[in-house]
Parts: sequence; C-alpha cells; structure tokens
Amino acid sequence: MELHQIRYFLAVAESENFTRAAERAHVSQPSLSQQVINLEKELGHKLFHRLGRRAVLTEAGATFLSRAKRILAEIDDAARELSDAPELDRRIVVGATPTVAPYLLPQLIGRCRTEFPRLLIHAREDFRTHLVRSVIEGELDLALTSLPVKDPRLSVEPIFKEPLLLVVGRQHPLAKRPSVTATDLAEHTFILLGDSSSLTLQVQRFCGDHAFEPKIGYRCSQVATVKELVSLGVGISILPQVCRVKDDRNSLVYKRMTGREPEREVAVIRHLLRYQSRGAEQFLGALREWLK
Amino acid sequence: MELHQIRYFLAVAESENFTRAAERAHVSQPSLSQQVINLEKELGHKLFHRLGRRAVLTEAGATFLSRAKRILAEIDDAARELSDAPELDRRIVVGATPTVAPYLLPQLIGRCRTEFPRLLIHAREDFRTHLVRSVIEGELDLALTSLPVKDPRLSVEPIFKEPLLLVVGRQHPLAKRPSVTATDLAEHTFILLGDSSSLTLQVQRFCGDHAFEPKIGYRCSQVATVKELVSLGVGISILPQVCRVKDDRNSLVYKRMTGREPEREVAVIRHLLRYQSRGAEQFLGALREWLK
DNA sequence: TGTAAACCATAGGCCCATCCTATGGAACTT
DNA sequence: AAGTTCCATAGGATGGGCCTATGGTTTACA
Repeated sequence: MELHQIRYFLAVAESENFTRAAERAHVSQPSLSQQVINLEKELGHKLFHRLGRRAVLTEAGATFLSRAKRILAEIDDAARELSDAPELDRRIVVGATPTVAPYLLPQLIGRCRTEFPRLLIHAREDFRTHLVRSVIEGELDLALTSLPVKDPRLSVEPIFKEPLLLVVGRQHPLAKRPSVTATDLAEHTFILLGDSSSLTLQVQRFCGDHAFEPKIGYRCSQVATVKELVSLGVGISILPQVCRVKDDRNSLVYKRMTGREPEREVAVIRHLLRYQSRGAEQFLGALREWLK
Repeated sequence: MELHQIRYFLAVAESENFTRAAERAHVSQPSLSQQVINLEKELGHKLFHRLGRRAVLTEAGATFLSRAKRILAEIDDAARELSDAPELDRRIVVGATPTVAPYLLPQLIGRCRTEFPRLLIHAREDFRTHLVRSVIEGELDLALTSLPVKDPRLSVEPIFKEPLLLVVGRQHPLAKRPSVTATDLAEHTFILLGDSSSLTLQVQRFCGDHAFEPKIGYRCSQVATVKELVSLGVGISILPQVCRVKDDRNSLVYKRMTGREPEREVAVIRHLLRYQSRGAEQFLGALREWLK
C-alpha cells in the first residue's frame, strides 16, 4: 500500500468518477484506475461499484474511506507541523555540573527568557563524566562543565578560569589567619561532594600534590549542603569562586590560598557532529554575550 | 512524502543506526540514507543527529516520530480491518415498496437472522420509482418491488404473481355481494396510497380500463392507514393479496373481483454492474429458498 | 432506434525514481 | 597506527508507475 494509491482512492470516492478523479489527482485516468485496482487487490476487496454513470463505494470501500481520510490528514498534519514550526528547534537540553549549574544557569536562563522568548531550556545537573557521556550520546545539546575534557568527538570552548577557594565557617580557626597554604589544611576535616564529582577529584589531587591525604568528614551531593555543614563548623571545604554568593557572608569565609593556587577552567562542550539547532545557537550567543 | 520514506525513518529511529535500519527494511544502506535525506529536505528539518556511533533523533525527528508511528499503525489497521473481516460484505441495504415491505421483509429478515447470523440487513421503504432510481444510483443492494420495471441497467427477477383484491369494511354494502365487478366500484369512494405509489397508478389505470375515474376520498402513505380507514367505512380500496393478514378478519373483507381480474407481479431488482456482495447473495438465497 | 459521448479497463512503450554496487571520507575501536 | 564501522556520494541498472492509444460498455440524446 502506498500513499498515492490512497490519494487516488480518496479522489474517486469524493468525485464518484474515475475520470474526474484522475484530473483532480493530476494523473491520467488509466494510471489512476490501475492503482485503484492494485489497492483493491492488496486489500482483497472491491472498493467501488462501477456502475457506469457513477462509482459508488462498496461497504469495504466505505470502511476504508474513513481510515484513508484520517491517514492523509495525519500525513498532512505531520508535514505542516514540521514545516511551519518556528518554535521547533528551540527546545534544548543543557547540562551543567553541580558547582556550575546553580550559579550560572539561573542568570543565563533569565537572559534567554527576555532575549529569546521562544527558547525553551531544559537543564540537567550531573557530574562531569556523566555530562561528557551524555553529550557524546547525543542526549544533551551542550554542557557547561569544568576542564579537563579530552575527547576528539567534542568541541571544547573554555569560557572562564577561576581560583578554587578555601571555605571555612566564620568561627573556624582558619578564618582569621592572614594567609593559608595547602599544607595548613592537612589536619582539618573536609566536607566534599560525591565520589563522582570532578571537583572532589581535583581537591584530592591537590592535597596529594602537597603530600597529604584529606580527611573526609562528609560527602554531599549538593553544594548548598556542603556550605551548610561548613558554616556549622563540621569541617572545611574547597569550592570554586562562582559558588560564593552574598548570602554566605554571615556564616562563611572564603579565602584564597597562597602558594600554587588551585584553579579550574569552565567550558562549554558540544558534540562536533551534532546538528546545531537554532535554540543551541541562541543559547551560546547569550552565553558569550553575557561573559563580556 | 511517501510511505516507504516513513518506514525507513522509523527503522532508523528505532535502531539508531542507518546500516541496521537498512537491513531491517530490506534495502541497501545508500538507498535508505537517500530516502531519509529526501524526507528531511521535504520536511525542512534534519531528523537525526548523525553522531558516528549512533543516530539520534533531533527535536524535529522526535516530533515526527510519534506521528510516523501512528500513521504506520493506521495503515496497518486499515489493511488488517479489510483483509480479515468476515463480517464485511455482510451488510446490505434492501428496498421494498410499502405494499411489500411489511408483509415480506419481517419473515425474510427472520429467516436470515437464523440462517446467516452475521448478515445485517438495513431495510428502506419507498415507492417503486424511487427504489428503481436508488438501485441504479447504487444506494441499494437490491429491492423488492412490483412490476413493470424496465431498465437495461437492471436485472429483474420475478418472484411471484398475485391478484389485487377489493377491500371493504365488514359493514360495507359490497361486503355481502356474492360477486363484484370493476364497474360496481365506480360509485364508491376510494382510499389510496400516495400519488407516487405504483399501486395507486395501477388502480387508476384499472378503473380507466373500465371507463370510470375513481373517486378518491383519502390518500395515505401507509397501508395500515388505508386499512384503518376502510374498516371505518370511509371508503373502499384495492390491495394486493399479501396485504391480507389474520388480524383483518374482524374488520375487513377481501374480495376477488370477477371479470378481468387485476394482478401484479413482484420482483427482485438489482443493478447489473454492481459488485455482488456475499451479504446480497445470502439474502437472495434465503429469499429463493423461502418462496418454494 | 441509432448515433454520439462518456466511462473504465487493457495494452504497450517510456521514463524517472528508486534501487543497487562501488567507493570515499570520517570516526571509532583496538 | 591499523582495521573496522558508519554514512554520504557517484554512477549505472531496473522496474514501477505514468503516458498514449484503443477497445468494450454504458449512457445520453436526437
């Protein structure tokens, strides 16, 4: 069964006449007749009574008619939905790590909302390795994540670099120290993110570089929880600068560390082969604009 | 847009791989790729992200997918509904004249109900000329009507012949006459069916043959009404023999007329070119069987 | 009733769309 | 770095659908 057969069938059913149906379908009458006959053979039923003057639907024909109409209407709908659909290509799925998402995405989404009202952004928060895999698998249009990311399939566009800061509670002994070095942290208890977190890995590597293994008191999945625990004096932590917000002032102290200061670089990653939707382009445009 | 394109699209969407989709669709990979590309061009959107490892639906692709599935499912349903449908071809539309329908159709339908339980009979009552036109137009599978019917497009199969009987109320002066001739009716008032009724025409012609014009008191559209009026003594009528039923005994008297007795012949008419459905065959079979 | 017109099916040839194989280039895997 | 996988392109082959011509019926009309 093919669509042109159904179209021809419908033309005959509506004009009740093969010749005029052929005109309407812009084919010759023999071609149309042949296709209707083929359709009848395939379906195993005569679809029309050929009465000479008129062609009248058989019962099978009448049964098929309603379905044929619906099928053609759906074909039509599908084509139309895609062809005049400006809001299509405007839905994107963006990933970000837990240390980026809460601090960049809200503002970014806010800008997009005013600048590109039709843009629909779906955000997903996950650890870097998961984000990388999702971008490779095509599940995400793009992701905001810390470096390093090395994969030949990915486009990596760094957007900013920032120091990692020591975070302690306001009452913590380290809070009042004029300067803190890495080795000062060896005896303290750390509050870190989950095992999959790339920040946690970086902190552990940082400590290893200074010849001590961090004592880990708690693992959380959210940055907010880390801050909460640190503010209670349960331990210390190391967080990127973007995590510092005004509301922290009363309870937390962020300190740059002297010596070889740890830092991280944040980038946008995309799949090199992925078809770039308009929505993704707009989002990237807003991001670059904002960074200036 | 053609169905094979949609089938190919669906195969790719489900296998996420052009090569395997081609195998599944029993075409070569280049053919399938080409058709998907054509479809994308027609729709004006890329449907897949070609990521090398996988082919992942774009947003447009995802939108189209649900529609494509439904379309193919409906195609499938339509084909299946017609191919394994024993109850199809079992619905017939039968016409009969007012002087035939109430007396033949109920019994006939009753027989069919037991003999062919799946046969669905839709009955339509109308005058002969309308029935003839409806059969020619293909609206009726067949019709039971009185003769004459002359049309080269129709098959006419006579099924029985019967006399037309004089009908009078039990109290009517003619009721006790040992014999009645046509000319005896000249002075009486007639109750007849509508102007389009072929019986009425026949009665008028019968009277004309005997050199008088019938005085028409009332015209009704139903035989039952004629009987009712006749039984009240409002007038007399002439009806075919099949119209006589047991319940009439108390109120009506049917009398054969002497001289050249009027009669009518009832036949089944069908369109010679009409595709003969199984239902129609069964109905005719039951009719012929019953007449024996 | 005979003739012209309308209608649908068949026949035969043509042609373009789709199909195929072969191949290239890019990416992924080992 | 080599082999494998994957999709797109190219070019030639093929067949399904299209066309014209025509025949057989039916229908309309004079």
